[in-house]
Amino acid sequence: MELSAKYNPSETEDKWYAYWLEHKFFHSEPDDREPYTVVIPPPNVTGILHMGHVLNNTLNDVLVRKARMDGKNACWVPGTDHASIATENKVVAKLRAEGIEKEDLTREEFLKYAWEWKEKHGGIILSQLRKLGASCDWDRTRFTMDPDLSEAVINTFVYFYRKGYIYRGIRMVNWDPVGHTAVSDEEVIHRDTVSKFYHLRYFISDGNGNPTDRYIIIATTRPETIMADAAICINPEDERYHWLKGKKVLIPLINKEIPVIEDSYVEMGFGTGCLKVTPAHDVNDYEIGMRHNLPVLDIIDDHGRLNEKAQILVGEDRFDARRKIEGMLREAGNLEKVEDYTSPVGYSERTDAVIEPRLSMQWFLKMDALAKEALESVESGKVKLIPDKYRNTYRHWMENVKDWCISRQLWWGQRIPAYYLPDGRFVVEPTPEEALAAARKLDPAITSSDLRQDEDVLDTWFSSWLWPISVFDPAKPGHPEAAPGKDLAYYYPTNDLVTGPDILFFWVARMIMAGNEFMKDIPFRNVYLTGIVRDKLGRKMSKTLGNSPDPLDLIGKYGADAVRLGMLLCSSAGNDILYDEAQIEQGRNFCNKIWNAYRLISGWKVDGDARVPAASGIAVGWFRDRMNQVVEQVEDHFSKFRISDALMTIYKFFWDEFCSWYLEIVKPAYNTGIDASTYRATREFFSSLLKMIHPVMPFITEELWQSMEPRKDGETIMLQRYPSAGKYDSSLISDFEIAFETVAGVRNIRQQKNISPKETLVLNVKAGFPERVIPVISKLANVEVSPDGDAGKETGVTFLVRTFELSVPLTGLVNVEEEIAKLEAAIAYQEKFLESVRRKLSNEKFVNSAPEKVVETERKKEADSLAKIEAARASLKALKG
RNA sequence: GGGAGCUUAGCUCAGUUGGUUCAGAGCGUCUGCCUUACAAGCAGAGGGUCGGGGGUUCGACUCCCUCAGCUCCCACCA
Repeated sequence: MELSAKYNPSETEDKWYAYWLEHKFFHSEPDDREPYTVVIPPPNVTGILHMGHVLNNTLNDVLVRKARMDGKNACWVPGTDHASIATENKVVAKLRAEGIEKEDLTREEFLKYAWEWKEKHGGIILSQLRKLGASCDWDRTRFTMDPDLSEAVINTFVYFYRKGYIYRGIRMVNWDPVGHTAVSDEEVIHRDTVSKFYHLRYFISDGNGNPTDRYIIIATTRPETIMADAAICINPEDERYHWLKGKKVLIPLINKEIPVIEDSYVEMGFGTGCLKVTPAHDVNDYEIGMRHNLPVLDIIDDHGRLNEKAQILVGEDRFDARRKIEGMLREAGNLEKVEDYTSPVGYSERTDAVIEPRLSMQWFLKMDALAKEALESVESGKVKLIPDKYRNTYRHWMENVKDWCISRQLWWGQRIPAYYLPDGRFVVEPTPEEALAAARKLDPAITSSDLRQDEDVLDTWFSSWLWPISVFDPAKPGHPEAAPGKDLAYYYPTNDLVTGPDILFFWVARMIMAGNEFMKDIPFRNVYLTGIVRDKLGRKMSKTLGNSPDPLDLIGKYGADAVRLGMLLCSSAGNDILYDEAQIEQGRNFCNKIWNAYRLISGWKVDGDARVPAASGIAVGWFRDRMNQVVEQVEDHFSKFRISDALMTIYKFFWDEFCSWYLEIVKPAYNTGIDASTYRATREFFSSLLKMIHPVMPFITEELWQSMEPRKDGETIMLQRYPSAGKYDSSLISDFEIAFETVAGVRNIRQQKNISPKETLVLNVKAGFPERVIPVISKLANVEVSPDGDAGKETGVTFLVRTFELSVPLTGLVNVEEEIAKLEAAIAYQEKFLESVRRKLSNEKFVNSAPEKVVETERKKEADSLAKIEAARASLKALKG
């Protein structure tokens, strides 16, 4: 079979993915094996794959494939999230481009468009995940707005309502004027923003609504809201303003009279010490207003425009209004000065619009009890966060959590199951029928047409927090008392969750709450928090910067395995990933390395008569031992979620030890056959290595595993058992390290003296040198080893491996002066080292207080050092003749 | 404003209860090689006062204090 010199991923990837699907290798059903369960963090249904997804899903896939090869019943449930605000925005924008305004549509018409959009774009990201090799159980694909999952959401709402955790009320909420909806506190991003600080003159009223000559100065960043001012507030302790007490002032431009009130909230040192109180448009002002019974005047509408209550600038956007009112105030003589000012401003996470604090009627879920329990789940270690530094963050949030605003003024999502009677009373029931029955208990005359369902939908996270439960049994949420379905009973709790720290509170914490509430159990045992993928300059990936590569382009260019390896190489948990295409090149190069190792092995012809060369015989033993040791290390890394360490361990083992050492030792001479025993062992090693690599690089390993020998249809490396660690002989491994250092020493001499590798040299070793590795050294370094030989030593180049002194006789090529200088330097170094070791050993406190083992190693250091000095002196003596 | 974390080789990062010759890895760099699997490769080599200062200890990259720089999270100072 002729193989190209380079691996071509495009020829294999689709083929094997189709094969895996065809044989349903990803599909899981409950059985008597131990389950290993993962639910995907559902990407937005309309989203497309970005590098963050690649990282996250690669990690997930590695864990799932590893568990599957460990013999567990691995189940990875995929799906998508309806992402109400993001999706609705996209649909609105698309309709607008077609000349259709959302306002002109009925709810039903709009939802029809939205579903059409979802059907058209909904599958894209999931098909992209297939290209990456994700071994999801596609038969279990779920969408958070599947009918039964939506039912689960409604049942959950009803459950918490009946429990008394859900309430409705007018509260100051974060209003997104672009999305036209309230958003939760968690969806508000605070960013320092440059704005202006306007110092305004409010004239004192004469009591009849006319201005006097006196005025006070109020500093504000939001002059467009002055029309909604309800009072001016000073600190009662502030002597500068005692004269103001009981006075009234006039709002500029509209001359409305408002009182001066006192509240200790006002900081005397900030601004001018005078605060304008605008209860409708500022959270703090609202609270002050409540304390002082101030009227609330809302002058900004859903779109962020001034309404008629503002009297002036009606219909203007709040930012236009701000600009215009500045001129008006100046003209009217009310503007003292304007300063540049930087302050934190809240932005909508989804639309990036500046959040408008706004009073509105919303639904809330009480969080204190849920949060307390969810905190306990993490504090007790039942749920482990990796890395665990996030425990602090988690605790802080859970201890300061506020009630969750769960209603959204959108149409795309689960509609709140509250039904209003004409008199304003309402009932909360899972279905319209039950609502009607309940309503009739309040008023027997009610008919179904009298009932009006709440217009709002629920926050998307109110559905995704049920995800680990609802994907297995949608009937369970809202019914903690019900027996879990078969799948739920088997797969829950899930094992690991891989996600970004940005949704630790949005999603992770709330899943823990839902799990505790409905399952009386945590939803997952380990949460692996990835970093954010940035470019190599440390900048976030963004469309505008153009630094965000399309993962599918990369897969096309380098292959999915290369992309996967490249992403994992630099991904320790919790650290941001600085993405560099060079890492993916490294992945591609590794693919080629594996490919070419296979090319070598597959080209070997077995010679049935050939004896096992001494070097091969010992090398097979060594490699088997090393494999056991490496598997042990890899398992340790996996158990600690040190995925990139596990990967690097395997990478080096394959490249350095298998290819550079082992294969070079057992490789038969040109045009000769290999003995059967070594051949068999080598193929076995290669097969084991493929299995070790498979979770990270599924495609190439399947391709080669299948090529190694004829396989039956339905066989796959995916379901082979991961190599397990056996016993190993550390002394053999150690002897090989000595051998390799010796080989490197000889090669170094060749390089320095410009001696061809083809020229056989003599290597003198002394008694005590591990004899069993001498054949290996002979072959790799092309030397004739002379045990205990002194021949030609006086003209040799010496070097040291551990405590063994070695020399290569090189008549005529040795610079005696140089060798002497080298040896003298080595002696000087060792003497200094010896001195420091002896200083330690002669220190009574050290000998007394350090553990025996540490003292022991110091003694060994002393002995080793002495031996080295002795050896070097002997050489020196020989050289000097 | 509050909290958390980071600073180790040119770059990205390990360093797991303070103690093995422990100062590491990958990539990059330099040198020599198209050697019969692989130049996307092979062989060899160089490279760091572990951010600065102080302290605890027989012993500090590791623990404590302090200074400097960076990052993230939370937060209503108009």
